[in-house]
Amino acid sequence: MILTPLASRPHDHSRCVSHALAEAESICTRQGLRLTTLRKRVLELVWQSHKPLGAYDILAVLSEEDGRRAAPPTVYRALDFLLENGLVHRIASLNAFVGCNQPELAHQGQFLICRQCHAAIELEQAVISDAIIASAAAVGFSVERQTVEVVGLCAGCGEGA
Amino acid sequence: MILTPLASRPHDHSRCVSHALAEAESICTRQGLRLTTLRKRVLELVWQSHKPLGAYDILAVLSEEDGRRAAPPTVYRALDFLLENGLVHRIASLNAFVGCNQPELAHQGQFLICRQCHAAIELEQAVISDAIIASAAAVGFSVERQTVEVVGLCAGCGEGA
DNA sequence: AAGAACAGGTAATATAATAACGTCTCCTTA
DNA sequence: TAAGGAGACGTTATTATATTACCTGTTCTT
Repeated sequence: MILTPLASRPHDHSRCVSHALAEAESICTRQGLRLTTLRKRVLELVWQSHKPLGAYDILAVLSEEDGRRAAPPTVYRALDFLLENGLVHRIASLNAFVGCNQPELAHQGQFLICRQCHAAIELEQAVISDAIIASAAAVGFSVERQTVEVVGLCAGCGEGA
Repeated sequence: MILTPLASRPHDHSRCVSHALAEAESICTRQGLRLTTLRKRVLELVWQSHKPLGAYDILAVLSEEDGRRAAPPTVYRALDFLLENGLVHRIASLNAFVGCNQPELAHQGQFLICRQCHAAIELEQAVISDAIIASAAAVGFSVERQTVEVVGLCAGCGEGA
């Protein structure tokens, strides 16, 4: 069975967003974290598509809607908070940020990034992280943080080819 | 059997460098590529340790030894050439560059990066890339380029802990 | 109500990478 | 061997990404 990931097929995306925001609220409440208006807004913007979004893109939106221009630290601080608490991931190879699908689970980021539609599909495959941990252990290396970023063509974009 | 990788233990590093340079010469000659003085020097600098080196670090060295200050495009063009021809890798999560151990083989970069000594140990584990390709295929995604960057403690640095 | 901790505004700066254009060298090929 | 073209690199300016430092205001605690 092939299960096309949500990110790479049409869907009611407003559901994604509201679900993500609700979950974030719940997590923050449970852990005594402050999901402020700004942080929530940044999270919402990051979630507005499944495409990774740059910090300066977020900045531009905030600036426009606020009238006054927001400054970089405003956005980076909000992103830092969201990153620390597992609500978003940073895609190093794109200098961009994307919402986390499963903020409950502590996990590493594994991403399939479509070079055509730019969607980032998050995976959570133990077979990958286990292979990494085992290969590292074989040379005496202890793993703390994994970054797996794969570029290619998603199911939707690959069809034409 | 645990085989500590070269990068994480003491060794005659000048051998690494001269071997890498000789191999680069050979590859370029064979493929009709021009390994110019500048490109060779940049490759040498990247190889001067097993730690990833930033473009601006390279720039600083070139500037100092030339007297005149080199400009960014000089370094980035050399790095682009070396990247295209598989002689160095770029570590996205560090914005830095490191010499490639096996420039012969077309391959993806898999790196173990020690957060203490900053060495980057290159892996070439089919079990990892196969797991990635299989997981991607399961959701209809075709892989073109993989980035695996793992942060942790290398054998040498982990001993104390 | 006082003090501490946290959130965020603001200006300046640091770091990484690219664009655009000119010049020189080397390699063809007639 | 001279003309032409491609490639390599210098140079200036600019863009993109991220952080530092300092200050103000809010919220939490007691």
